[in-house]
Amino acid sequence: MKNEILQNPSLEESFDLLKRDNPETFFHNRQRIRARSMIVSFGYCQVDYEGRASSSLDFGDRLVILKKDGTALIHQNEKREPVNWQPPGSSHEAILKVEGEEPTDLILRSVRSNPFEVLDIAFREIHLLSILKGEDEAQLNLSGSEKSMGNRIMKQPDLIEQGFIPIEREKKTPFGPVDIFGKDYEGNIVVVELKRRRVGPDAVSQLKRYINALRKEESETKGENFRGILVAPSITDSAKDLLEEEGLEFVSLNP
Amino acid sequence: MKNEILQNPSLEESFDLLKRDNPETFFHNRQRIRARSMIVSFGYCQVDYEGRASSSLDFGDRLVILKKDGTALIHQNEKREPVNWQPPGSSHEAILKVEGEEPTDLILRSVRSNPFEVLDIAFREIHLLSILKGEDEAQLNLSGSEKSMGNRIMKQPDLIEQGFIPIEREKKTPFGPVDIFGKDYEGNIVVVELKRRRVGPDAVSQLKRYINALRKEESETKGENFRGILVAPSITDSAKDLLEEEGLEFVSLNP
DNA sequence: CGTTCGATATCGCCT
DNA sequence: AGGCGATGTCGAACG
Repeated sequence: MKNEILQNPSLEESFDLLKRDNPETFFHNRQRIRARSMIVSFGYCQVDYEGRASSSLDFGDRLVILKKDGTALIHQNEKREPVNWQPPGSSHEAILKVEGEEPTDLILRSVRSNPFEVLDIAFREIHLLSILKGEDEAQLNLSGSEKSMGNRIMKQPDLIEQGFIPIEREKKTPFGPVDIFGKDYEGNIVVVELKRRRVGPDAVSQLKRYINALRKEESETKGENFRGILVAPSITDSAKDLLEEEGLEFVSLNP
Repeated sequence: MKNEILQNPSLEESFDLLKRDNPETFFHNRQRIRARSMIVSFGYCQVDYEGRASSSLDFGDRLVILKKDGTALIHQNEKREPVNWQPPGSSHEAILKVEGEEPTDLILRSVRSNPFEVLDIAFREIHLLSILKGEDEAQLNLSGSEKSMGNRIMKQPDLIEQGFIPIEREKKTPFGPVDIFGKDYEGNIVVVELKRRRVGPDAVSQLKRYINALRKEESETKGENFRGILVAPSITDSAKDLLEEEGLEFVSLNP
């Protein structure tokens, strides 16, 4: 249960550490990797991905992370997103390429089975290799999402308008659940779509789809009137135009 | 230009390393951080985020990455996504909290100015602290995206249908650019929307919005006929229903 | 499994 | 800076 940290190890030393940390060896130069917690490496490498799309990344120094759930991440020194990755459930192995007597590359290979995709990270030099074995049972506690907007409206329906009566949360339609389904003070059916941030035309289309689906479902029995209300902090101009064209309404509400 | 790597440093040693690596000190116990390439740390910490939403994460061992562009990432031992983060452009500092004589916490604070959001990472123990200074000029070369589908169709228009004539790529509408705008063998106007993966109802709505916008723009001058074609590897059932209702068409094409 | 949609989405392009 | 759409989007909830 001790972390292993190597500074500027040779490719062979790196391979041996990965080998020592895991009993299942494929061949003398191929080693399955199962991280206990995380394996973190920083080194000079080249990256190739082949799958639904394909990509290549020329040599450079970057950070590679292998997680215990099979996630693989490659981070350059900018941006929030990994330049290449493999999602959870992938399997990892290390391959030591030898030319004559000398190891030339240490390849970390990550394979995803469905869809079949392969990620190859070929190291020429390794500046840092660490096998980290910490404990982490904690789970994130998040508030301020769309769900909490809905909770607030259910508790205080006149945030939408005076006399609004919510009936059903997440009411099912063929195109997905309506956020809040209710009636206004006159008895008209009201479909509410919530967004936690400024909305564009896509949200208007989404609301329209729900209304059309419900209208088709219910209007055959009774001749009800339908209103659609988009609830968000703000709305773009083009979305406002579309909204008015479609006879829908907007209510401003912060998350 | 040498990497600095500490294994199981004290909070004070960690703070001193960060201090040594950067000349601008705010106070004796507050230190601005500007990573040359990346700062990578693994330790026992608690995380709080307050901004558009807010979150808290109880103590556990996790990986923290600070990048030179101001990105901050916190990774647990599962999933592709960071549990907390700050996007590029944020500013980082280290704060050593002292109770009596003893340091109790090393806080890495990341602040984003617009919108104003603060991320606090409070370390109790540090298992690994590394200041990494590699070089990476390489850029990702990706193929197989939506753009390449468009290129293929422009070169070989009958992938859409016999006699299709593309006229304009990315033609502007008030709701965004139409992927391919053209005519069929009868002279009807054709609006093509490309998707590199299986499409749902949102793509149908998107295509319909474009057609409506173009129809409004052009039909006043001439009485043209409009066709909308969704091009993707496949389509979901509900999207197919919606598509037929709207009088639109589907062509299957792999990316 | 597939479908659908939210996200502290991020990112890039264009106006 | 804001609008808009793509992403190898990811992730969760539900059928």
